[in-house]
Amino acid sequence: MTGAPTPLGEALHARGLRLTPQRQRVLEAVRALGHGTPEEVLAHLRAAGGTPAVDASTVYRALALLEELGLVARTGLDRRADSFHPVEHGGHLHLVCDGCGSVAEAPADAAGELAAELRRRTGFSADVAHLALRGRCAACRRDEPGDGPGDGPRDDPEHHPREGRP
Amino acid sequence: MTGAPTPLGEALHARGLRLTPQRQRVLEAVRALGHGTPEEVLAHLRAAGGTPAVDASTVYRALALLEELGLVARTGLDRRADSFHPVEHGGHLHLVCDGCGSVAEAPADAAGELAAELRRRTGFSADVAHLALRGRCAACRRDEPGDGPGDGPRDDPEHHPREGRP
DNA sequence: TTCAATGCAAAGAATTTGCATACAT
DNA sequence: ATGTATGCAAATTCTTTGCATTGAA
Repeated sequence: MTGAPTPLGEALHARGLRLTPQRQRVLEAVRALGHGTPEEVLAHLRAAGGTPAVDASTVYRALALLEELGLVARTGLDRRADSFHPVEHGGHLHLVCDGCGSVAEAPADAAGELAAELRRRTGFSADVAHLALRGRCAACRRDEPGDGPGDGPRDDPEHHPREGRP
Repeated sequence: MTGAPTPLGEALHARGLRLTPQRQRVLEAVRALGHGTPEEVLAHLRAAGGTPAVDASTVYRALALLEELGLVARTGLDRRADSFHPVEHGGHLHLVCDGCGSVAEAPADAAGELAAELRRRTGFSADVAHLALRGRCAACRRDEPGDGPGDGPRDDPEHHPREGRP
């Protein structure tokens, strides 16, 4: 027993860093949420009320570190702040609806094709494993058949109480 | 002559809003930059030194309005803040390199296929006309053949002084 | 024991808002 | 004239940082 059973423990140990309960809790929170901004992670931890309590600054520091360690990925899921999600949870697209704020998922294969073509043609290697696409979900499209001013994004957050948190 | 020759003038007039020099300048700035965050737009206007001077709050308000009018689009080009760009400039992908911060462009046709498939399979209508993809450009990939800790994003902003502004 | 990590509090950066005034219509 | 838009400054919100203390190895 050398003492680094978990991926997090290993990654930290390999860098001479330390496995703290706070870092474990932050990672767990990201996994529990599926995806979330630093604030959402913090809120989740506070709501859970576990021990030890985790300070906001620690959440930010931990998320940055976890990203560096390759355990969580960062995407522009939220217009405001960055969202983090577990890498195990990768390999799919996030479909963010600008109408109701819902976040759906889709298999990544279609995007994989796009990525392959881009790399072939431009040499750019796109990170499609954690890609967020913005648009309108089916329900919102039905509600707004294309009337009104232009057909740009409307301002109406709170439509379909579906999956994901706005 | 009724008095609404430009797209901006028309859009404003149609809503009973007013065509001000500030709004014109903000739109011009976005067009001149190709794409930019509110701060970049503000900086551009200040550097240009034209008249009238535009206040930061006015830039924010104008950008939000221009987006609503469908004259500019918003994307997650910058990790920090939202980037705005002219809609006429749409129809292509933004390839944002996490290594050096460069922003290249690619034709949108490949993504159009992805969007079509998504809409077919999930009903989600993705806005691929103004899509930003994150990844590593060819130059950065060459520099970092995959050594080091995992192969997650490194922290080294300032590599290849290429196109775009980090 | 030793040095990294945390918490706390303060600093910073970015965006929003209230209100009197200026100006497009 | 009328009511919208602006500028200014204060208020908010989000994120980062310095430093003494705690705690993992």
